Amino acid sequence: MSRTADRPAQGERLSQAVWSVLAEQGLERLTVRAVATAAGCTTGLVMHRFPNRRALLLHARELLHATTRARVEALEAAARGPREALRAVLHQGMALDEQTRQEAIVWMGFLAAAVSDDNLIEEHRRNNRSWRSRVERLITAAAPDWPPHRVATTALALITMTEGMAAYAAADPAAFPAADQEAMLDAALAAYRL
Amino acid sequence: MSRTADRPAQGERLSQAVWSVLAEQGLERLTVRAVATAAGCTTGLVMHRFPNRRALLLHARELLHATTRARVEALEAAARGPREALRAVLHQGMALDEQTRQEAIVWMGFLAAAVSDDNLIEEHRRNNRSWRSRVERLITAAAPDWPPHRVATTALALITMTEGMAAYAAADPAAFPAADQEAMLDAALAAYRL
DNA sequence: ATGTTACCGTAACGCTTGTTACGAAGGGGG
DNA sequence: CCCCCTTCGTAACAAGCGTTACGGTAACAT
Repeated sequence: MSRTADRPAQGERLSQAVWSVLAEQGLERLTVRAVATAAGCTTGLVMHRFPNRRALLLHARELLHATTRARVEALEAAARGPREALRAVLHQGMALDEQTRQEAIVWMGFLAAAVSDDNLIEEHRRNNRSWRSRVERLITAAAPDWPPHRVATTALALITMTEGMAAYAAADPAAFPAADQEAMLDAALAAYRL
Repeated sequence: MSRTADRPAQGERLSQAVWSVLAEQGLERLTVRAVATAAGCTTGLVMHRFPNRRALLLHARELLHATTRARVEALEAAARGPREALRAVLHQGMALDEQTRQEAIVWMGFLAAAVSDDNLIEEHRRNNRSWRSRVERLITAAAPDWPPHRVATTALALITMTEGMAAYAAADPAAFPAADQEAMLDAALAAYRL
């Protein structure tokens, strides 16, 4: 075939590079050259793998979703009960360490980029809706006797809270230590009786 | 003096233009020329008023904070009690109509831009901390007998929830109608006993 | 061994960017 | 009435951008 001939791995490495640049340098410096440098190659490879810059971003966005999804499903499978699963899944959505903090920054970067990119905003909405229904399903499992509107409202409250928490902590980690974030989550779960 | 000689009004108009471009075209298209076009002038005026692009963004960011602050204080003054004030202040932080939706988009745009701009991130943190202490003060007024850690935890939960809600609704307004957002806020206040 | 084909680095293209220099316009002080 | 000084549009600059074209090179089939 070719010199390396590992198509999916290369694509993943490039998306990882997108992720890295977005986390460390922000959306404004997310250029094809910066991605190539972060991936240890040249723009030739990047443009060979993807038709244009936007396709590269879209693929990186999809990879981020796939990664998050895999982690969430592993947490859900490892949990010993529906409430523990719910807590674990919400827990990983906050910015508790450097890893999740960078993820939150990248997530916001993609969201900001989506304002002027129809494909990105579509992907964003799809992911958000699937995330929402996942949490609703987990809440239903944890509180089977709740009416649907209570499930929906509570799910929305928990989702937005953890997402907002991630945004706040990503931008100012010193002001929002992990312990405070966890205390907030536990207080919320208790308040909603979950 | 000069042709128009209305310095502060011009500066505000330019910041309004920054706001407009950021809301309609996103961070990636937020160029000096786009701002000048939106303000109905040329890049000459922009660069005459501000030493460089980043100073322009920073000023626009400060203006956004001042505007929000004024609105929040008006709501707080008009409220008939501490709980009503708390609800009104949290309420305006969500993306309920086109106006607040655009504000949320702009807010996220500035946040994404702050990743690679020390002045912006500093301004962001300052605003967030002041916002946080404001909500803590309102909660203390609404529930004077609460211990400080409960006030802090609850304030954090409410702040992050409304902020996250604004982000979600800004990116997908059809999926998050205003009524759902308000129901979520009221459910949260009830759950936290506020 | 050789031809073919896919891979990918090199280098350039045209365009847009932030920024700078300069000149015209026009109101205030003498 | 003239001068000066601030204001701001015009035009240019170098740098950086996304994208394209091309050539060398490595791996496979024959």
